[in-house]
Amino acid sequence: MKPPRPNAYRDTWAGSPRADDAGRELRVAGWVHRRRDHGGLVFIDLRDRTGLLQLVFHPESAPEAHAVAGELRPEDVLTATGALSARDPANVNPDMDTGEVELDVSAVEQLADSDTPPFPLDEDRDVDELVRMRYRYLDLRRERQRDTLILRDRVTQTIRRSLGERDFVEVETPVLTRSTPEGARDFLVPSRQQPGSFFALPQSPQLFKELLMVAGLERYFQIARCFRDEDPRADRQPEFTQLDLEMSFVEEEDVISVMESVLGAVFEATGFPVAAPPWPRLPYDDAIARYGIDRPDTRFGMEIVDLGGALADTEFKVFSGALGSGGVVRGINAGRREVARSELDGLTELAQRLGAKGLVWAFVEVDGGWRSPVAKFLGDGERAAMAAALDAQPGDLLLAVADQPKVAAAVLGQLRLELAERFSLVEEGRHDIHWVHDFPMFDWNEGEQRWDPLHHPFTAPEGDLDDPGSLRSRGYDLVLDGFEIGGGSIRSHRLDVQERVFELIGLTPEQARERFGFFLEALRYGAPPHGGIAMGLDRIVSLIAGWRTLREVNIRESITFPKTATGADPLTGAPAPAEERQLKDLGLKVVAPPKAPGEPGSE
RNA sequence: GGGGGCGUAGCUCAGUUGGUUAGAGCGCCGGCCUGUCACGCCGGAGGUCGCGGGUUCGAGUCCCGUCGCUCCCGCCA
Repeated sequence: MKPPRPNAYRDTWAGSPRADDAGRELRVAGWVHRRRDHGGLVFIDLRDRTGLLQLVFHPESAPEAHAVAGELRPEDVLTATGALSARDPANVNPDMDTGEVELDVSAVEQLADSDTPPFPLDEDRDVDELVRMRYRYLDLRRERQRDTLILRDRVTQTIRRSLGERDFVEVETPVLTRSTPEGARDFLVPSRQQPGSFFALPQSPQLFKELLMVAGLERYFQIARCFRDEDPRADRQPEFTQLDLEMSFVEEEDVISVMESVLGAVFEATGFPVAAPPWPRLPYDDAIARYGIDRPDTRFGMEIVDLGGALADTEFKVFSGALGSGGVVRGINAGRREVARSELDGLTELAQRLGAKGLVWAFVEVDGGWRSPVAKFLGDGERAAMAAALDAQPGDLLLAVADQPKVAAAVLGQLRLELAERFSLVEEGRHDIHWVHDFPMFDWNEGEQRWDPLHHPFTAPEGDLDDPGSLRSRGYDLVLDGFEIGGGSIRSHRLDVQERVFELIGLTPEQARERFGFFLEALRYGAPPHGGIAMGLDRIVSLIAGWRTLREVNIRESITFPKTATGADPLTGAPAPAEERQLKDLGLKVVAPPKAPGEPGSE
């Protein structure tokens, strides 16, 4: 950081003095991080955003300052003036950036007094999240939390610079708007001027950015707040931020190339160790076949293998039954693992919870025989063929599922992740990023008897519009370490195609017009071919900052003032009941009275 | 909406089979201490065991309800 403009409070950042600065007269300001009072000498570690500096108070040379120092407590605010001195070599603290120097304070002024903080700010230890959120302004004084916000700024600055260089225009779109088509529940805002009508907060700026393409803006981006009224998770908050962009007259390659440049620059600027672009691409069908999931973690092997060929003539009913009814038999080689019977039962339960009828397990023995409940139902040749397909060595644990393709993929995909977690298969510090593309356009929804879009309904389809099941979409997702960090597509810019898609997902023309009429109308006025992408900014920042476990990203850590798992903000107390007068203005009547904490029977 | 875990001092946690006065570390307060840097030493204060009810001679501990936090499913790209 550049030095601050000298004023009555400071002329130097606490974290900046070095041995070269010894002898300079300096003034610093900040918070008492820690105090070490020897009765005679007093040491105070002064903290500001840039770091820590040791202040020394001598009773003889500066008795007044020394007296003040004796009264200072953690988190008090002060300004101090003194001479910077090089520490005696024996007193150098190699763990501190400023550990070779200290400030011999000649004058100090206490600027504010602090209550004792409700949790320690001087160490990186776990504190109940409710307490941290309630005192988030104190939580953010902690180094790792503060650095996460600074990292976030670094990420957004890099994005803005990078997109600016590529002629993108940053545009704001409305927050008070209509329901958008992402499928989640909307947050509603009642209208006072039109009682009984409601704004919806946007789940994404999707339609607005497409309108900007119709408007001829060519290249748009926005770092946009989005809202979804669904139950939060570690990686889901009711409000979150997307890097949203859209381009005209482009194909998939154009959008992918821009995103690779921008994110590549972000990773470089933040020192995140992932390969430089271009990034590998994985067709959706391959992802499902090999990893059982559309956002595979490719940092470890254990790929799923189809065993249908090895079992073509099997008489084992579990396998032949599945193969004979449109199903598959697939397996993974879990490797040479010590797995107790009880653990195998646990894995079987996991498989069943995911919809499988069961899980076949087998340990390969030295003579090629199997220790497995199903060994006796399989011929020597079948076992050998399965082992060969799975590249099995003696000692390996093989797991197989016989079921419909979707179930087999889902089960083996989750088992793969479960085993990776259990046996720490991912190397520390290893990261992998890749695109997943060539998605099916629709997924048949048996319950509702309609096609559901895998992306959103504005994604352009490819193929025969009269054969929805065969349609591919022009969408693409970006996957980092098994987490989806973004997704986008080339859009439908032709009205007839868009209307046909609405029809396929079960919207009547009337419903389509009612909800998206303004958008469909815009497509009548010369909409250019266009496409774009939206990236989950909170997720990206959290992943770079390392706020994660193998299976989950905690985006709360990269959000300045996050909400709890019940969607509340413990700091401000939001949401809160409205005043009677406000409700009257809005023409609203609250039917369910708000819950009174601790009061039984109040629902 | 459903299921699991948790809730004991300001913080992090222990608390046996239901038993008499509920503990530890850190923090806080006071005293001592001139080279510490997680300073050290001595002393002290601090508890509605989330809340309500029940069982019991007796409940932090068992039961029911409820509130809150959290994770998972549903939901959600």
